[in-house]
Amino acid sequence: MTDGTTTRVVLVDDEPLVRAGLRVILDAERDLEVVGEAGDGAEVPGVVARARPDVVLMDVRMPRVDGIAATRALLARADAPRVLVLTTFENDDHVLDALRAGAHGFLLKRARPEEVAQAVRVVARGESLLFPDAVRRLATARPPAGDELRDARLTEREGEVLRLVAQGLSNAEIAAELFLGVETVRTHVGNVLAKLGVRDRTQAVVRAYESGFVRAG
Amino acid sequence: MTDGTTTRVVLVDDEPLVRAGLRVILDAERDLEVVGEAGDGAEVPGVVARARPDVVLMDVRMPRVDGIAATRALLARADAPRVLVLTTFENDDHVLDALRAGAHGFLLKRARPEEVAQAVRVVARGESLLFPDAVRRLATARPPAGDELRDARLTEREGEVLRLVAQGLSNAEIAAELFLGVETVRTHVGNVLAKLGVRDRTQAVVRAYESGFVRAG
DNA sequence: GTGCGCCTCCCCCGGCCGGGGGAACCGCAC
DNA sequence: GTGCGGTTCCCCCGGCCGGGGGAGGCGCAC
Repeated sequence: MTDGTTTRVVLVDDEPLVRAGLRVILDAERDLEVVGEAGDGAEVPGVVARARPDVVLMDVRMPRVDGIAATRALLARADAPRVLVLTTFENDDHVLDALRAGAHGFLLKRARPEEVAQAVRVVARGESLLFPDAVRRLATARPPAGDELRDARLTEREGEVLRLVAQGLSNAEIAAELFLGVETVRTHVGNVLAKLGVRDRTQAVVRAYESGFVRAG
Repeated sequence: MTDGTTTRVVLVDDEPLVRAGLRVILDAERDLEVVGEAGDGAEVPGVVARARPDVVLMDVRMPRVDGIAATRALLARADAPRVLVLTTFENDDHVLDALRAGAHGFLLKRARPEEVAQAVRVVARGESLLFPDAVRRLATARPPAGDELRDARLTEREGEVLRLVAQGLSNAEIAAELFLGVETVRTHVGNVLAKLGVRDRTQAVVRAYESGFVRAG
């Protein structure tokens, strides 16, 4: 990505098995390349300095220095890579902390291989991969520390489409509703799924409700 | 259905076009037969007396005598048919009124042909086709008038499955979670969709949230 | 004992969905 | 002007899903 063709990735996780799995997944992609690993937040600065990754896949819970602290340290520097945080639960309190620390995205550990690769690409593109609720809480709770606005999130059209998806409409119905081609709706839905880090429209609906993007009642 | 092979249906709607559409849809099914029509709630008793249907498909908004009143009158008799109410909006206040009047099920007017036929079958089987929220409100608000309990709704297993569907799990994942075969999950999901009167799992999730069956946060 | 409801699993099939590409247009910013 | 993000539409494809059947087991109620 730095050179326009390959996205360089560094893996940070205290479990060697997890790192190995991620490596297999990512190296299988033509456009992705794992250029380094760290098993601890404390090792991160050194590894990143040597490997110069575009994206750091960062676990949260780690011995010694956790992912939050490591993220904060990493992003303090000028040419910092983008940080994609690995979490087990999306409602994890750490998510908010990680956001404040400047993380650019979140990925659930139960994500499927394609989702992992996709998430890395999204983040590498400079977009954020966020759960709307995290963003909203951040915005309403207290203005973000000092880092640049990670606006990203959903475009107007994408939000519109998500809203209809969250009403149970099919792509064809959404297309009719918005006077669009089904292919266009398909594209938007695909982007929404990618940005939300979910697999299918069903999960998108779940997230839409859980995030307050749409409200029950 | 009365004779074990064919379900006799009477259509009640003030719009001839709607009746015609429903007739085409239902008559296309081997096991369903439209045996009468009424364009007004006032005509219902006579038509039903002559046609002796198993199921009455009843519109709510009609001139003179509306669907609610017609339903109430119909169910006062001993050998009353089962009543499937047609509504435009699921949150319609009429839904609750119709429930109190003794309606056995609800069908959205935007339902697809297969859904219509399926809903008729469900109701004809003696099951209820309800939105969980309607049932709950009824239960919490004030005990149903005096008609027999239309318990129906979801079985324990079905509720369990719906809960997992509403977490964004695929059938395969649900199967793994519950130690079941994918086919079994498929069956349960199918039953849930039918009972909820929805088309797909996405809509089931929407209803699960809207009904409070699952709660956001 | 005979049902009936529920749960379980099976087969076939058509359709929608999601992922991989790509391409074109537009407006805005640099 | 060049670039880029957003929007729109296109093709191909594999997979999950939902609908149509059916069947067997099990427990409970009549």
